[in-house]
Amino acid sequence: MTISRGGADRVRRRPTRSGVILEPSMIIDAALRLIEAPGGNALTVRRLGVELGADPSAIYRYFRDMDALLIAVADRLISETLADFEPGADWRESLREMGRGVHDSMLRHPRLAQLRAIRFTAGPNELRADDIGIGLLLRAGFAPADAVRHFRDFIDAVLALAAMDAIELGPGQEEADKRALAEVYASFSDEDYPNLAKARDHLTQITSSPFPGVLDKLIDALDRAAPKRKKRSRDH
Amino acid sequence: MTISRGGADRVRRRPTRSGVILEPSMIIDAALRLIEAPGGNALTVRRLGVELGADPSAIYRYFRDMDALLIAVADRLISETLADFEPGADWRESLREMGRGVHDSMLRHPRLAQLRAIRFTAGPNELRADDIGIGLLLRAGFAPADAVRHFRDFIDAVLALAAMDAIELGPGQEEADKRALAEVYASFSDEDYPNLAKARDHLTQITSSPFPGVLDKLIDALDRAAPKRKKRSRDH
DNA sequence: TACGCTTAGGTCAATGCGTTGACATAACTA
DNA sequence: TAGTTATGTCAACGCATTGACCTAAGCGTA
Repeated sequence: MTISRGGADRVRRRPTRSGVILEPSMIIDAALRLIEAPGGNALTVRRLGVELGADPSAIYRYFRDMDALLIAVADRLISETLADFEPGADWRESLREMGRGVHDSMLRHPRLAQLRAIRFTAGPNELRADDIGIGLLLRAGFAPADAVRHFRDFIDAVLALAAMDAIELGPGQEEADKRALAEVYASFSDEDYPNLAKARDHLTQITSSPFPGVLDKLIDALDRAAPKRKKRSRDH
Repeated sequence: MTISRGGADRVRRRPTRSGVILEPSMIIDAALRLIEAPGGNALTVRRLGVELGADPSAIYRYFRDMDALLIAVADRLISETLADFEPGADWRESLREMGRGVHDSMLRHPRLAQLRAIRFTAGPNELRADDIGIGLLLRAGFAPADAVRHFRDFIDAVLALAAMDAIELGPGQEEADKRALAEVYASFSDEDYPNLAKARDHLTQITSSPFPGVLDKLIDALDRAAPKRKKRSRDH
């Protein structure tokens, strides 16, 4: 069983019952169409079958499973993230902008967010992103090994936080959680939780996204770790 | 339909076909047993039914859905995380230890990791953890509002990273990904990716966990943001 | 052109999954 | 004792995935 080796070298072009000739790219298109359909999350293998005019199981001739299909869709989206990004003069600001771009892009496609956070797409777009990010840290003065390590830390933290922000809870679930939290925070005993008591009025902010704060902290830490810019002998 | 209001106020104790009298705590126990069963991830509603000697759908009289059941199980585990934790003299070290504890606990129960990262359990254990964490930052000299905000950032980042580390890929998936990555990193063109080229020898480290590095960065940033310890007038 | 072989790839049926609505009945209440 | 209702049970839905099958596309040969 050879799978997902692209469309070019496929030779047997057998039409489905409804006459369509399948192509990997058609399946990716259809999947993206369903993902972005109004109502959201309309992508299921069965609906994909209907959308394509083929038996649902035909999809498995092209992608090992739903995961593999989603990865193919995800690689299309990384380019979207990079499209409108140009590194600027200040590496800190550029890194921040990159982080925000990734975060936004992932919120735009929650279904793919977790996948993008943990899987390597092996596509050229992912490499491009790494090249840009590591380039920024090299420019900041980090040695290559440190630049790689720090960028890995940075981008993985951004991806993980973004994936969490992107997760969609069931209808009403989020409000229910917030209400439960507000109630608990309003009613705990000062003796049992003395530290929380001191901060009681500020606990509500706990429900807002941690992303901006974490982004600040990561860049702060990198700034602190960056080699200090001073004249070195080879700069004579 | 009233659900999951604990066991005490339940009045109709009707036995299942096999004679068992159900209790919420029994269901949680059984779920935890299945989660920790050899082979892992053995928890399904249907198996839970068998384990309990009841129809699978009976579980839905006690928990709204699988998610609600998992949250109940998760609250049990937070106490496990806190059990062997005692804040020490240095707030930075204590925070680091707390982060590591959460990370370890989540890796121990991957099935529950994502849930713990995004949902509020409304249980006393979660409150306790918040109280301890915010206490550490208050001790570091942060004003209450800042302590809350910074701890939220810290703990959410730790949870998000841990959730990512905990995700289990399909069999062979992880190796396949690493191999694909190693191949791509070994063979890209120096001209297309000049920055990656400068760091070529160091790219392999990209596959190790970002958790320790991110933990360092978060604590570094907090240390930097902490009010400097100097004599203040009220300390006379 | 014709014939037969191999096999990619479309289809079908079945598995186990979470979840739900209808139903049955035992357990409490008046 | 009759009525109410909590709670167990059953059958069904749509889901992803898979193994068996079937058939036509393409190939080699004459």
